[in-house]
This record gives sequence, C-alpha cells and structure tokens, in this order.
Amino acid sequence: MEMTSAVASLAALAHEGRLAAFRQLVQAGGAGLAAGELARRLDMLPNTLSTNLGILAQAGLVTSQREGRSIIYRAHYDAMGELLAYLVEDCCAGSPEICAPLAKVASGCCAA
Amino acid sequence: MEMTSAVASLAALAHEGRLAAFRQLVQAGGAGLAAGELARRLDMLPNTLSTNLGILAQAGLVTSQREGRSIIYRAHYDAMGELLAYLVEDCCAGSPEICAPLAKVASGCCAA
DNA sequence: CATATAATTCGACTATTCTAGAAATATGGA
DNA sequence: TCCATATTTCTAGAATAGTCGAATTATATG
Repeated sequence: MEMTSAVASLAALAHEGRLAAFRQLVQAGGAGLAAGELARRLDMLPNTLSTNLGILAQAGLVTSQREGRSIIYRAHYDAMGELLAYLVEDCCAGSPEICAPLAKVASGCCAA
Repeated sequence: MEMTSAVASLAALAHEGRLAAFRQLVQAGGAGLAAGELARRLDMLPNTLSTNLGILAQAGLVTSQREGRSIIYRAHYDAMGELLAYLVEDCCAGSPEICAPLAKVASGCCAA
C-alpha cells in the first residue's frame, strides 16, 4: 500500500459520520446496507451521507452496487486489512513483547 | 474506545507528514526517536514536525520524554491496538470467511 | 406516461486545518 | 555567565473540508 492511499483511507475514516457509517457496514457483513437505511440509522441527511459514502468509496473502503431503487453499500474488508497492515508494518524493531497489544486486533475479529 | 477519540486518532494519522513520523516510530520500537532525528529523516522543518508530533501525542498515539536536550518520541502501542480493534469491532456479522483479510494484520506484526 | 421513491450532484457559505517565519523556552558545556 | 543546540509556541495567511438546500438522475409502479 502506498502512503497516498493510506492517507486517503485514514482521512475518510477521520470523520464522525463516515466512521459511524463505516462501522455499521463492517458490522453488517456481506449483506451490506442501503444508503437510505444507513441514513435512517445514523439520522443523517441523505445528501450529506451520500457525499460521505462517496468519500469512503473513493478511498476504497466501501463498495456500492445498485439493487432496484436502492444502492447497497458494503465494507471492503481487503482494503481495510491492507490499511491496518500498513500501519503496523515492520513494527517494534523486533521486540514482539512491545507490540503485544496489537494482538487484540485479531482476536477482536473473527480470527478468534 | 469512544468515537471521539477514534476520530482524533484517525485525523492525526490522516496526514502525510504525521503518518510518516508515526510509522518511523512504530518501526523504531521501544528506543523511540528524538524529534530532531525524525525531522532529519523526514526532511521536515522542526517547528512543523513539532506541531505534528503534538497532534499525534494529543491523540494518544505517541508519547514523549525529555532526555537531555532532546525529546524522545515513542509509538504508543496500546493506543494503536485499541484504535485498530475499534475499527473491526463486531465485524462481518459472524461470517469469519468474509473478513479473513484482517488476519493479515496480526501476521504483519510480531504476532507471527 | 405520470408519479413516487431512492440516491446523487451542484453551489455557496462556514469552519477547520496546514504551513512557515519569528520569537521563546529548556538544557548542557566552556 | 554566555553561547550553542534542541525543541516548542505564537501568529497570520492560504488552502481544504464540511454542510445543507435545491435541482437532477435512475428505477419501479399504477
């Protein structure tokens, strides 16, 4: 992963509304959620949310797919994983005990 | 972890200079790096870097400690781990195979 | 085809963030 | 004490991001 796209992804997530939307999608799994459903859950104006989903999509963190009148958004787990891996790349100068807290990440998810 | 502090951490990382600085510190491990050494490595003005290190510190992602005339900065692995865990919390609606890419994160680090 | 629903795009305004020069503070040594 | 080094703080201007109303596009249905 390149610096530029990592910054874009982080900037996309560094916003209350977008982070909330993204987490909803992460939790929703493969089924994803329609833009309107997200707007309702997060109590956001549809146009504002749309702009923000666009920013997440451009960063590669979510994908979208039209389904009838709705557009379904889904978290893009691959991109997510690359971003997290980039942040801890070559970490801790070879002293595993120092970065043990990072192990949480795996267990927080389904890897457990 | 709360939304507000997650956003602050992500915003702190969503900047070329700060992300580069943070990654240097992550890779430096427990020894950390002096502010001046970082400025030299990253070719940044010391005052600009100082401002940016302040932002990382306020977000809790790095710690600082004076040592003689220098100030040593270190990555704060705990905070880092909490942030990553927050991003994948309750992910993928119980379908581990969907979020398998996230397993990379652990192996990218010393957990391997 | 007319209408309703779902979502996006446009435009203008406000607010925030970024950078760099200059000045200030802290430490160590002659 | 005086000076050099290391870093931070202050300040102002430039650039960027965020929001919302209004208009637009796409799809489904009577």
